[in-house]
Amino acid sequence: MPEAPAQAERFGKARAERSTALLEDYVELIADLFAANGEARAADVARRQGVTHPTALKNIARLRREGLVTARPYRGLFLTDAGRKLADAARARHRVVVDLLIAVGAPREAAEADAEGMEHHVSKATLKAFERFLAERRPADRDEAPQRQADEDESKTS
Amino acid sequence: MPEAPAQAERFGKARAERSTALLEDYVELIADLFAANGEARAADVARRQGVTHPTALKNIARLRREGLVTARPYRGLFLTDAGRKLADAARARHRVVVDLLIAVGAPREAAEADAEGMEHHVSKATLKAFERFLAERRPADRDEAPQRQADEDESKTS
DNA sequence: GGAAAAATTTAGCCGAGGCTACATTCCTGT
DNA sequence: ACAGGAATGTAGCCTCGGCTAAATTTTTCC
Ligand SMILES: [Mn+2]
Ligand SMILES: [Mn+2]
Ligand SMILES: [Mn+2]
Ligand SMILES: [Mn+2]
Repeated sequence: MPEAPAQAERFGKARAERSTALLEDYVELIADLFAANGEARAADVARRQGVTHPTALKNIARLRREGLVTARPYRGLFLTDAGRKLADAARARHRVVVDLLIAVGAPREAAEADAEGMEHHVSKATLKAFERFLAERRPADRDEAPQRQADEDESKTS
Repeated sequence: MPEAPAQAERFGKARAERSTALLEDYVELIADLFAANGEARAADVARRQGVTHPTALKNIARLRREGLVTARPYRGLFLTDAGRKLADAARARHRVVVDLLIAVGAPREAAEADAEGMEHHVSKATLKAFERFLAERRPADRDEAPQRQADEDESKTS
């Protein structure tokens, strides 16, 4: 067992990350919707999050309080500079995490699903390690070329 | 962007895992305390979680409601069969996640810290992939830092 | 044996993040 | 042009997981 203070610090870090996970997912999603549709509507956020629209609105109200999003009544959502910055960082980290999971052999769909939760707990140091690992394994490769194979059918994906 | 229903499912999975993360960490911790001290006290759980003792008590009440823990008033905590089973699985998965992070190059302390949050989002399929990856790399990887952790240490923590 | 200390439990308070029900405002199709 | 439907907003409820303060029980130690 780790020393008690070190362990408490780790648990505290995980708790803090849990509280920012929603912010990160929302700004990332809003940025994606904006890029894809030219606008980001609360109803779209709710549908893609899989929550009711009052829940999405309440969470968006929190994003506004934290200065990540602006919105005028009955209009779409807009990211502030801080929101865009956070969205870009979240999106880049998200992609690295997915790529790493696939690189070590996770099935693609499991990688996509697990990354959605894992990403929020990846520190800068670990993210750097992931990038280095990917750079070594896949030198300047871009498209899909699944050579390393672990492909098996598992309907049980949780 | 992924299809809306698929994305909603991933977010929903992450939300569900967030709600079981606390259960897993608590039973794992209680099992470790029991193994190390011969008993698990609520005060120890609180200190190692880095929360106040009423908070720990309230969460332990939830563990009891969910049939993972039993406790007699003013006495220590005991895992039920279900609790022990969950603790064993959580501990095993935790170790695999830490080992994998280190294997891909994360600094040891970052790996230990990040794993505390990440572990709860690792699906069975991904865990299997981690184990395969480690099994392939373990025999060859022998250059630094003797990592083979013996089972338990008894570092008198009270 | 009894007082002091420590551990445990109870009783609130709070914010985050879910939900339903209902009200309001836009927008679209006829 | 306007009626109906979709989107948006408000109100109120819930659980979870933090906290402090205070009461109770157990343990320790003189
Ligand atoms: Mn993401
Ligand atoms: Mn996410
Ligand atoms: Mn753990
Ligand atoms: Mn954990």
